Amino acid sequence: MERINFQIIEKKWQEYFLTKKLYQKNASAKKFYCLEMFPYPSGKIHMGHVRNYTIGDVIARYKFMNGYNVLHPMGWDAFGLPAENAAKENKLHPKKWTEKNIFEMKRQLKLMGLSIDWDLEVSTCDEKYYKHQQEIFIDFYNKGFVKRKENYVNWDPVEQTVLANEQVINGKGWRSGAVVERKKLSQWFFDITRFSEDLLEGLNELNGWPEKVKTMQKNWIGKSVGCEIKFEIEELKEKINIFTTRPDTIFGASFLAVSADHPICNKFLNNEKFIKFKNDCLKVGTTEEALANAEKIGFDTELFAIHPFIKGKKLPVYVANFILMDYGTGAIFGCPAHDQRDLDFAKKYNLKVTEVVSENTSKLKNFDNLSEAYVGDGTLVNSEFLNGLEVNQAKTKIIQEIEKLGIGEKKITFRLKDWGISRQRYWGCPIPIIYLEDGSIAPIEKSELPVRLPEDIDLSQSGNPLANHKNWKNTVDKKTGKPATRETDTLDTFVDSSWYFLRFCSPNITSEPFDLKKVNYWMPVDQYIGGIEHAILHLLYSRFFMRALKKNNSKIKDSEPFKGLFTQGMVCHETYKDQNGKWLNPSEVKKNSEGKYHKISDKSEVNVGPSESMSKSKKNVVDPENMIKSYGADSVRWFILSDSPPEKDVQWSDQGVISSSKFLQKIWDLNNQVINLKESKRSKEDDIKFELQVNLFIKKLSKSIESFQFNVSIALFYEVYRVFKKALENKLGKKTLIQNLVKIMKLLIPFTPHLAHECLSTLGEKNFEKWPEVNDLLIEKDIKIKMPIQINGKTRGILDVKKDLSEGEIFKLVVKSTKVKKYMENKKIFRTIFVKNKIVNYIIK
RNA sequence: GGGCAAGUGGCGGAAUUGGUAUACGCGCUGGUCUUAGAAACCAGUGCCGCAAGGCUUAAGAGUUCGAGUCUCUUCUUGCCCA
Repeated sequence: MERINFQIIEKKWQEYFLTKKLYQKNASAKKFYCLEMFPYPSGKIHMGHVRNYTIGDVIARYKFMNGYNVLHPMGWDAFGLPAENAAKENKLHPKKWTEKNIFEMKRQLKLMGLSIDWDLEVSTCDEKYYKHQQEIFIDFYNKGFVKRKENYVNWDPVEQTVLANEQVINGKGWRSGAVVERKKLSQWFFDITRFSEDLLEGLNELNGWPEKVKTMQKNWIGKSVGCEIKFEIEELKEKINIFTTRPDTIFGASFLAVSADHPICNKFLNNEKFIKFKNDCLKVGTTEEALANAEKIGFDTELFAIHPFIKGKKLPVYVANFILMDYGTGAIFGCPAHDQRDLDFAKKYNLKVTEVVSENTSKLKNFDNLSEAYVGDGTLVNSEFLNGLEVNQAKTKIIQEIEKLGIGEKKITFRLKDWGISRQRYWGCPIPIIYLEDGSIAPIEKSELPVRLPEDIDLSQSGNPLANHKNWKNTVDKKTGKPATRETDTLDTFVDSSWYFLRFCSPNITSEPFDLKKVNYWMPVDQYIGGIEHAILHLLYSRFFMRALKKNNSKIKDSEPFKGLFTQGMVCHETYKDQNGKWLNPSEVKKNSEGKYHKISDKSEVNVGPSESMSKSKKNVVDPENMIKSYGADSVRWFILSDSPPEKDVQWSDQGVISSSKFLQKIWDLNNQVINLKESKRSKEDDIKFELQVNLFIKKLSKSIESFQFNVSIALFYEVYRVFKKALENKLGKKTLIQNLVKIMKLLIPFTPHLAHECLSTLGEKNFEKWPEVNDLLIEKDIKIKMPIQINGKTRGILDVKKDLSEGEIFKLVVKSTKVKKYMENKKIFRTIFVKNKIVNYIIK
């Protein structure tokens, strides 16, 4: 058998894919926007990319062959901190480093044979891109969607920079290892909270999204219905306005707690104890988790609040470290029996704990000996007019009372916070803002854009590189001609990825961020594909952007950017450690004949760990390019789709790729066998049966692609291969074989485009663009089916019968069947369940 | 602690959505070819049993003529939030 030379055919067809504008056909066709999350140019593609882009390519090619205009672009999420870190380590400018990586990764992606239109390539670090991002920023600024406010951030005192929450590991900076502090900085924010309700509502229409992701977003937005209550403070004129989601527990209140940033604290700014307390608060991180786990501490203001419903009851007012100013009103009432943080706090300061919601009213609890708060449902007790009500009834009732008394009102709050977009970094999009001498702030004139990053930059110092630059920030206000200072923060890279899908619709337009007509044609993205790790932030930010852009320009059609979303699983591999506990790369390890693993270099034993997501730190990575070199891109694509459903994690296995490449070789052999066949004549009936099987295959395959079951698609190809082998054995007519093999090869295009195109061209087929049609007539004409025969619900035999037989006709066959009839001898049938063409079940006694 | 998934051979996983459980692949066993290995090809492979047959979808109950699929309870694992 001739070995397939995949290197030659892959090169040949990759050139064809690049030169032929495959993916945009004609104006009248329906559109399909297929988008995979664009990569960060880290240097080399990894198996996660291979999986992501293979899935996307299957969809794009499938849709194209089904007559759609397909937009299938690729670009680079090219700003970000790794470039600065690399610059420090290698003395290579971030721009040079990024460009080098893009060049390299683009070369690697091309090896995969993807149907990407590279003319649409976009890179977020390109000033042709970020210029327009600055325009959008200014539009948002003018619309009031951009705010400047003071906010606590995770501050790394060694790196002198702000850290994102995910860069804080166990309260320490991920690079420096220094204990992270809370620091108040003046920062730029996008007013995403203005859209909270809308972002939540919008989820209901996203039928093409996984439920899981929608739930995560819903929880993240965190709508809660509660109420505000104004507490009078003894001997003070001012009132403290608290927010609570549990107004029903008001009779269990034993203290008030406010944030250290609450206005009432201004009284204590000269109090040394308070100053010390406030500093202690800063040592806790900003995440909810950090706040929940931190020891609850308080500062006693020695003020007392008057309980609005219990006459003569006074509640001490504390400043507490677990209350945040930017949630609710920055003040709460503490009901220790029914909130864990409040209980921890009450225990520490010996405050009274009264149960007001009971699971079992006949057996009340004594919280003196309990350390766990009860947060579940129940019946109100110790609560005067609320007694006997369930939690939800009590909430409604107490809110009515509060509103009647005029001391507060029902209030809806959201957990979602405004999106802080300032980063004290160099390698990002400059924020187009200037500070004037008189202290005012102004956006830069659009005609002055882009605000470019300076090329000469010193990244070795700590702190904000742009602020450290000797003269970059000095500028002149074009309006007044007076000196001004540039904003030296750059934008969060999530901003870059919040509109790139719009830029792809018209990547070369210079006058505007995007061509409205093109955007209204291509958007929304019909199928977006990427990792689940972006389920919340990236997707939520993009949804916000779309809404904000629409508010700015009502001619934009959509407010949801991604109609369909698919989140693929990770690529995993076993982990290996040598005798010294050092991680080993799979290429350093070999399995011996007894199934044990050893290190290739010195034959020492290797400890095999569990299979985990491929990561550089554990060295359990397999280089896609090596795999493509050894087995071919088609084999790698085939394997990555074959082994697991795409939404689940897949286990990388070298054996799996080998067997994939063996199967593709068999397809090539089959192709050659059919071509070299001498004409032979067979009965028409055999041909029809064969064609029927091929048609069923086409139908099933299309369905498996539509439902993202690519592992099933692959299984179907193995089955249809056998159908062809059988047909060859049975010496089916050459014409029939070729006609049907052409169909199979077309179906193979989305999966293994190189091999499929090569086979098609050897079969003399020139049309690579049309998905084969299913001959439903043939399927319907199919006369024979398998009918399971059950006795008392147990399958006792399967009869090959004609289609559409009646109950009576089936029964005649059953009595003749030796296998089944023995179960019915001397028995009486008192019921028959008959489902036409499906099953028959005889109930006998 | 809360929310959401999921649990099917030695392994990855199928199952027309309530109708033949274990498709397809890996692995394993035997055979053909070969000096040998590799490759290729053929056959077998859920469990018990010589067989007839019986049992089997985490465990237990329920609905149904019929349950991997629906309902309830329990256990386990994963993810997200805390």
